[in-house]
Amino acid sequence: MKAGRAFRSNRATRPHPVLPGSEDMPARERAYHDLRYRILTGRLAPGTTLLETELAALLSLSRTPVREAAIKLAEEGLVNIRARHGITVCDLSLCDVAEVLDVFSALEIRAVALVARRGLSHGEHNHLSGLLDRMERYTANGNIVRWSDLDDDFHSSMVSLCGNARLQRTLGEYWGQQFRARMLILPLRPVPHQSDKEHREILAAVHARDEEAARHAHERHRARADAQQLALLKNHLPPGDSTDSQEDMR
Amino acid sequence: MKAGRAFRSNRATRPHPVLPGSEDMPARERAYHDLRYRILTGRLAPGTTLLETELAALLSLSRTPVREAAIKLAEEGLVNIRARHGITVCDLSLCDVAEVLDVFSALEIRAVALVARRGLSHGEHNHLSGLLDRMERYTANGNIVRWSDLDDDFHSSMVSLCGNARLQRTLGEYWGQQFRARMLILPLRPVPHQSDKEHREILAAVHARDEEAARHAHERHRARADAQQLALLKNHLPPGDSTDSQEDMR
DNA sequence: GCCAATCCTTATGTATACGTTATCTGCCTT
DNA sequence: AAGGCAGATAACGTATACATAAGGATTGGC
Repeated sequence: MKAGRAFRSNRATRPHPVLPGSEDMPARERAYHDLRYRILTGRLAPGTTLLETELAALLSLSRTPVREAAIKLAEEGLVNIRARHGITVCDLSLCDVAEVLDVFSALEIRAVALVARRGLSHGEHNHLSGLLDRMERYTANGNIVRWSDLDDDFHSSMVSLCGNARLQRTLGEYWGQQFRARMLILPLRPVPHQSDKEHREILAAVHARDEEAARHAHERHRARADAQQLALLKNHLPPGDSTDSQEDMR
Repeated sequence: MKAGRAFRSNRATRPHPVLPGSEDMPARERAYHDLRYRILTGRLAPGTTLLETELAALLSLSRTPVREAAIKLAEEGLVNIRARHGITVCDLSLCDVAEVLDVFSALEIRAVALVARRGLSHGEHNHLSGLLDRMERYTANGNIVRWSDLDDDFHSSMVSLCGNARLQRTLGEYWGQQFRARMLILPLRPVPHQSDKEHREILAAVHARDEEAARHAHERHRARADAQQLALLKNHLPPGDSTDSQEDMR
């Protein structure tokens, strides 16, 4: 069924932490990926405001594809479009991150439950288990940056096996916002012994096809990890009463 | 069809089962709402294919706003855009509905848990309780159509109290697809005594601010109701291996 | 008679032009 | 001096024009 390709299709949930190389895609997608990349890597800092015309000039395109890209980024919560005031890169408030994590975790928990229901092939289990091996080595070395990369890979790989394309797609839409928050606290993160332990529990439950156990394991993992992340952010972010999300407000 | 305007911001989760009256909104939004309305009410039947130009003519607009509306509808899973082949109204396969319900219920369960955490004001509880009263009367009368309207109202009203704007927004994006499935099985639906009972349990748990109980009550409700819905649809829909969703496939 | 290649048609993607409206500024009035 | 109104500027929303490429059809060759 799903043997070979299986993972790797993290693209669905993990759309471009790096820019693949400005391939030959339609201009609208180039604009979208380019801007997204610049925002996620901080090269377009939160608060930066640009007009459609300026963005178009920046990307050497006309307003039409840039506009469509901006709309998509706004729907993902990365920028805020205010008519006649330009397109502003959202700065994440604590409140925003809490909202994002709430949605993200609810969906991810469901995804893990689905994977448990469907079961893992031998290769899939090996891949995930291998990721955890490497993460544990990084934990031992105290290399949080590399660990974090693999953590994301583990979560994304798991989700990519859930078999629900819509679920993957929506998780992908939230991935960017979650990624930004994750990057912010990266240097503050304690050594993730507890996460390593929880990941093993999750994988074991999924491998055993115990849907209930998998759901609970992942639920606990996300609840704890999200709470920790919010606690770390609390000292480094404005509380923000749902900052410049996108809707109304004026 | 839709009775008494509900009360307030159901708009977030319940975007336009009826057309508000072609208000003076930007053309792009008019196009979006108009097309969405036509699809949800079946006036644009599944399988219908129109070119951008034809849609533009249909709505007396130029291609630009129609195109943006079509993209948004495609992201919601209501139409499928195939370059040079036109914009096709998706027909829901059983597989699609299963995916939608999976995402929808995961999010709704989380929303109900949030409402339980935050608690209900006196007025809010009264409103929800009043809805259940009226639903139970319709159940007694066997008026499934009216009951279904209020059921939607109950779920949407509950969600609108969760306090997480992103959660509401994403639920709203899935609402259309879920609505179409709901309409399909409306005439097949048995008298919903069980749902009425479960709704009372959910409201009681939320009112008692018992987050765990609320989550479990809603989880059971959705699991049972979704399974029933899928069972009813099974005889009336093609199984469909993820029909014309939108990605790849050419 | 069937298959393939080329040409034509046309839908889309992108660029640009145009009109409307909002914001900002400056001046006038109170 | 302060506030309001009016006018100008320009950004956005929409319309349209243009170029590219894909699909289909027709014709010719095997």
